[in-house]
Amino acid sequence: MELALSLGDTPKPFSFLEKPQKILSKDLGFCMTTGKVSTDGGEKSNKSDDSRFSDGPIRASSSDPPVQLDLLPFSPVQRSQPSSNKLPFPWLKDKLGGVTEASRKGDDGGGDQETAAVSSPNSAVSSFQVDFSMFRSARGKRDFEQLSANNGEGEADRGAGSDDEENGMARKKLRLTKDQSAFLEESFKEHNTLNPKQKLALAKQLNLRARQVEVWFQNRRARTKLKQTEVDCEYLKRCCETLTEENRRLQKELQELRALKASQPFYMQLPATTLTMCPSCERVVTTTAAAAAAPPAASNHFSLSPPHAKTAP
DNA sequence: CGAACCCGTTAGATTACATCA
DNA sequence: ACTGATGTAATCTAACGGGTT
Repeated sequence: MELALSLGDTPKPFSFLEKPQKILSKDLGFCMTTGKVSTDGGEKSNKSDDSRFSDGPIRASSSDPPVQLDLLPFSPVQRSQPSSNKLPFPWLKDKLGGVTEASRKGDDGGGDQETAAVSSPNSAVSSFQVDFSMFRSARGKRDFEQLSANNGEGEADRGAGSDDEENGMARKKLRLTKDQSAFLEESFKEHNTLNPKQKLALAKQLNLRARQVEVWFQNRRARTKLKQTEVDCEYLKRCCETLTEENRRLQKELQELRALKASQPFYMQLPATTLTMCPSCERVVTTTAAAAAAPPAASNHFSLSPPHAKTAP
């Protein structure tokens, strides 16, 4: 597909944003450069897709490094430990109790402690142990009553493998605990898709249903994609502004040259000059007409002859 | 055909802020 | 002026259904 940039005009929407690409990289950081997006419609998971922006009409210069964005939040594990100590395969660990306790101490500061205690019980495994400190505020009490009401069936819902659905009740939304989310994040960092085995192991370890894990990963991928789209859009906007500015500058330069030609009619009677530009190295070489008459050495060279020079496609 | 995934949507939970007693 | 309770809009995100691969 092509990158639609309209200089000096209202930029058209970028079609690749309408059909976003799979965003994947091994370490799940985000990498972006501008350029042609692969038209390869295949959206197979875990496909390394770094080439999708390469070699397009707009090439980032060497001084213009790819925009990299790491949107993955630091997990409590990472915050408290060097990166080398991060969990390699979370689902292979026995339990995360120790990690969660440590993270809770380091985290959860601030005025929302009661709320946090409600939404983040003591461990991912014993999901709904209730922190009674919430009774310190009336609102906390209200929250607790609501939680208790939810918990009646919530415990059953949350339990791994207990699939008894809501008995016709409206669906309930169960917030994952911070620990569960952190654990899932860690897993997502390792693989942003799960095979059935991993899904089941993760679900079992977090005391969730496999479907919940599956949905979490789907939603997580969607969030990643959305963020990346925003970053792409922002970067292309800047690109467009830069090119518009350059276009303006070149137009001005052209006007000046035309004015010069008009004021000095003999100026252009020098031997015709050919500008030759190599698309690969983007080097412009000025040659006289005689030299230009000889065919260029490389077949992919093209010529720009003033005053009708056009910009390269 | 079934499984896995994506996408758009819904709705519950949470947060931020304003208002009032 | 300050504080806590309450209401409301905005935001986040778990969950769902349908379509696609």
